[in-house]
Amino acid sequence: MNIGEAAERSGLPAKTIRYYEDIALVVPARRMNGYRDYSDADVHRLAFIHRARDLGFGIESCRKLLDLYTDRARASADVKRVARQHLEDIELKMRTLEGMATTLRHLVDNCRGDNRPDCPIIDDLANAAAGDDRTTKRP
Amino acid sequence: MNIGEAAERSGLPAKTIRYYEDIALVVPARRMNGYRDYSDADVHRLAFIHRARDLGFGIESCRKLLDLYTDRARASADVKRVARQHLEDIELKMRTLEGMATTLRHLVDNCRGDNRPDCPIIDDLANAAAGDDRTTKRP
DNA sequence: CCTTGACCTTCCAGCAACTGGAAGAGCGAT
DNA sequence: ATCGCTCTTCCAGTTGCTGGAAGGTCAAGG
Repeated sequence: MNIGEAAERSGLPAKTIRYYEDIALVVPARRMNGYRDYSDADVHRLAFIHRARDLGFGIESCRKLLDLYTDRARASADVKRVARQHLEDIELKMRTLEGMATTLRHLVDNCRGDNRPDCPIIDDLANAAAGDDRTTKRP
Repeated sequence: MNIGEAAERSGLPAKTIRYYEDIALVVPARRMNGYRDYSDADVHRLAFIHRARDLGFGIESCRKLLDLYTDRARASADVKRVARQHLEDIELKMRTLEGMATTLRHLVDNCRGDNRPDCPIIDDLANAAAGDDRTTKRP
């Protein structure tokens, strides 16, 4: 099938599917006229990647998972390792964001938000120059 | 002062400080020899940005905040709007990550992680092709 | 006076994962 | 033959830096 139908069936934009070919994730056959020709198996792989991306896996993890998916002799331990590592990454990101959100909520709650200039948010940012030690760290 | 000292005092890498000049965030004076010459005020602005970045503000928000910081006639409402919008963005990201984490935790907990091939994680990804409706959405 | 080494300069490339757009074929229907 | 849609390739841009190459500057030591 053409890329348009593969896009519809996998739920991915055609642009993205072409990109996945560029990086050798899913490489379809070609017709005589140069058009890409996707098999059902290709679409399956695309949908697999789509789901993995929705779960936040990076492209290289998707590649790894796709390899494991294809490998009938895989060990589930290998899959689990990839997933657990990713879960840890996500949890770290969440903690980072949580720290930012806590600080921001505090600052926003204490800002009057009227037409006067004094503002605890600006003060916080400005006083960082003084070498204050605050909470949030970047990812 | 030279960029090295500005880097030390602001806590930002020299590379980053040069980049901030490229995008016209903090533009220092120049000496006769072509070296950048940072004033205390420049360093203050750099530290301000450093803190804002740590709180997750994007570069354009930093620019806006810096403008407001400089503007003695600012309305704290303007600052608050920027901060609240950013807070909402962060909260949205957190909800997205939370959804991913919940699914992943469930899958990881149910995977034996031994040397056999059957694995609920792979199954989940593979069955996405069947048009299952699952929870997590991408950011 | 010359060299060494630490600094400074510019520019170019690359990361992740696409996304948009331009220019040009192919294809089915009218 | 022409319309309109899909397909092709390639190039550029997004975000916020980071690394590296090639070369200039400067203070100190021999």
